[in-house]
Amino acid sequence: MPELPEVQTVVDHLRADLVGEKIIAIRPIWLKVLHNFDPNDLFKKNHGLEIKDVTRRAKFIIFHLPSSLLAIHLRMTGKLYIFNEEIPKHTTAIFELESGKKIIFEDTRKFGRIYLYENLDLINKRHGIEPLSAEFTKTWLFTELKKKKRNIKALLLDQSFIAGLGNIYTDESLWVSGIHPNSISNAISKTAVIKLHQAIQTLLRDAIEAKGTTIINFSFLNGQSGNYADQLRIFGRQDETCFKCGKEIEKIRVAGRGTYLCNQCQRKYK
DNA sequence: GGGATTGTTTAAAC
DNA sequence: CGTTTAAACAATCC
Repeated sequence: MPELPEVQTVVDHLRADLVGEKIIAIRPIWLKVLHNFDPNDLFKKNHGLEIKDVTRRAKFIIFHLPSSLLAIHLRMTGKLYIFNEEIPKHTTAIFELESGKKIIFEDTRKFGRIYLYENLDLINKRHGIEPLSAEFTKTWLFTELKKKKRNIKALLLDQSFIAGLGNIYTDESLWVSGIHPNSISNAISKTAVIKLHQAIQTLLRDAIEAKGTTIINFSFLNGQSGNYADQLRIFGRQDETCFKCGKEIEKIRVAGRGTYLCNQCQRKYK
């Protein structure tokens, strides 16, 4: 499940190899992967589209082209990497480069999509603050949580509120800050919100440093993968014991997602 | 074969 | 009526 740190890891690796390269064709293997454009139109008048930069916004990988951009969302099982041998089984699209390199979009569940946009306006409109940006301050978080009466886990997962957190880093940050996932956002104490803010930033930075979490479905660059899974403190540890208090970790359902928590360390603010 | 998984979209409920 | 929640959807694996 690629979340912000995993997407950032893919972006960092691709940028080094792809900036300055020209895309000469995009071949969809599974047709629905191209969400809103036809590569025939795109390449009709352009023989090659230079990749000016590769960046991240929310959980999108953005290829900046001369007058447009490609936004790639990995969803659950997508992988994007440079490959020049045989084509893997679950490949949904292939980008061919002028140099002969190929970028493979491999996606077993086929939820991943490629979008073509003129600019980032539409993505920006639908997505909230970047948790690693300067704008994401503890004051901002406290103010915004006060404005809403929503389930805290659902709110942290809501991409239009804060962009980039998924199930793993949400559970981790709530455990670190001692907040029960079923807490109501505006009832959480200021001290706890400050801890939450700190936890989100620290966890994301550490996970990027570790090149992401290798769990369930994520890998990048032809099989290489990150090792943040070693540092997970609550996610996936059902029936094991809490690192803080030793109590058994529970798995419940919150906001429609499997949720791991320590009932003793995480206080429910209502 | 049922459940789990993602974010967007749509519908329903508060 | 605006805000929040729930359900449906895409597809596959075990």
